[in-house]
Amino acid sequence: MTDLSSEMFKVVAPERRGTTSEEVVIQLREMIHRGELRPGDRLPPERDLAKLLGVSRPTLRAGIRSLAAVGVLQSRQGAGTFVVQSDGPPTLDSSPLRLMASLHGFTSNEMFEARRALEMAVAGLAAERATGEQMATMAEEIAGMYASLDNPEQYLVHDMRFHQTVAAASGNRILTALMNMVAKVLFDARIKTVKRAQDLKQSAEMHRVIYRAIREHNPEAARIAMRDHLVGAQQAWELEDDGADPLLAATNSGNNGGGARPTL
Amino acid sequence: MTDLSSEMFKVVAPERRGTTSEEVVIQLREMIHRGELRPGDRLPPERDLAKLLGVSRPTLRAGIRSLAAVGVLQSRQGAGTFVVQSDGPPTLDSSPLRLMASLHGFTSNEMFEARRALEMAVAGLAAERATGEQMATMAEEIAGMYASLDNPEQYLVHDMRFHQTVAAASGNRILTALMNMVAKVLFDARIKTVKRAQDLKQSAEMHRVIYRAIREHNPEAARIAMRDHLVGAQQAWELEDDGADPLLAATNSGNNGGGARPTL
DNA sequence: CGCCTCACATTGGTCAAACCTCTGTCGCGC
DNA sequence: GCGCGACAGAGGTTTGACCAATGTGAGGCG
Repeated sequence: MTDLSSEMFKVVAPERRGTTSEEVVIQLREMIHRGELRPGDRLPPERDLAKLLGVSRPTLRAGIRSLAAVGVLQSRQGAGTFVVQSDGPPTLDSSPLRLMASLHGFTSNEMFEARRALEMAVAGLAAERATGEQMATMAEEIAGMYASLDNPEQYLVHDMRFHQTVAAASGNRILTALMNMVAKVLFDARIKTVKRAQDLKQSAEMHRVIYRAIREHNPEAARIAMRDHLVGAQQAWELEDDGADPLLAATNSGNNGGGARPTL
Repeated sequence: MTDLSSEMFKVVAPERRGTTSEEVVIQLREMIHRGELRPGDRLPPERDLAKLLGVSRPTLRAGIRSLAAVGVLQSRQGAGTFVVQSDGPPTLDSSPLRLMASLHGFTSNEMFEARRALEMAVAGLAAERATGEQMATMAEEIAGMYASLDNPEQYLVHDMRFHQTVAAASGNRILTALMNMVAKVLFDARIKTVKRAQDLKQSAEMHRVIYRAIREHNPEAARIAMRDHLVGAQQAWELEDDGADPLLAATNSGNNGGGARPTL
């Protein structure tokens, strides 16, 4: 029934002739692939670019918006449209993952398992490649954890930064981006329950174990330590949580007119 | 700066929370998170929905387009706008990854390493959880590989499907989606050079090793076998390639004006 | 009676023109 | 020299209209 070709090419691929705005997206993508647009660059004004590409401004805007939605472009009213310039490592937007989680009913266990796989991989690589400076940063974040054992929210910040440092030390920006993508979903869910967190001291200890394994350039030990840490983190999170699955109740803003808070 | 009077008068008016179209995106996301929109559902007509949300149609379209860009919605002219209904496992669009690769100059080695990490993880999980049916599918794909040793392009299809089956057998849809995301970038790059492929027989043998490890429920052996296979695949790919980095020259035109085989 | 075909209503896609708000800069005045 | 305000330029939004693809149902033909 499923013949060979249908499965593979069934990407988001348009039909014989994509829409005009799809064409715009392709044009802009090509410009990026060809290197004509580099991070930080500013695109021509919409009115000019529309004329340049031979489309109307709304159509061009539709294309720009598509690329902005995936985090490649960023428009600032009154300033212009820019190719995203990330100071740190490149990032992938986590909202698609969050939406997929809602649409297909991902469990938090599934999400944790994915994170575990990614973090174990980066931990192993980090043990092989971490520079002295990166290890110093890890140590500082661990110190920050110990210093904020009585402040769960601040602890969580150090926690997250430690993991990001480990990821950076892996030297693989793709794995780093994927890990951050998954971790951010869990982070956003946990920041609401972390006030009830217990055993932060134990968590900090486990980070030290990870750190030591990386410092000793022992990939396998780093993987094991990271696994144990994340298993513990998942258990802690499940204790904090009251049963409802926060993955399904991400960012809630009051419906129209309400005074919603952008961030906590 | 903090002018209180304006604070009082902002009712439903656009707040500093972002642009109006972003508000639309948030509203639609909320509807998905709350479960009001399920995969396959059809959204109300744009004109109605625009009135419902209290925005103009172009603004609504901008929001819809943002969600369509991340693969959550899909619009079909004359039919309507639908929440994406994926038959198989959920998928994440790989174009953001491709764009990131171009923007930040990802090397193919980095991409292969990421794939290796993901595939090793899913192979290990698959060895623990694969069902009989899934293992049967794997065996069939391997048979397909042997049957197409003289047809590199067809071989590649079986190759990819084997890996997808392994991913499905891992039981983790998030890891599966991430793996496909990375694999697709490499796949699109390789399909151009695969005509020169050598040692397909050896590649098929390595797939059999992976299969046997999974069949014997030996996670560690599956991980090792997958690693060896992908290391070999990377070496083969580097031999096929003439030096230029195809990651930077990814094309997305599905048309087969050149030498692409529609039936493949 | 059943199937096929064509026309029409519905829906998304595109375009045009206009106005608003925000940003950055340049020049005037102190 | 410094600061503030006016101005031009940028993206954001709206209205209104028309085009193109789709889906469906009514009518005719076999």
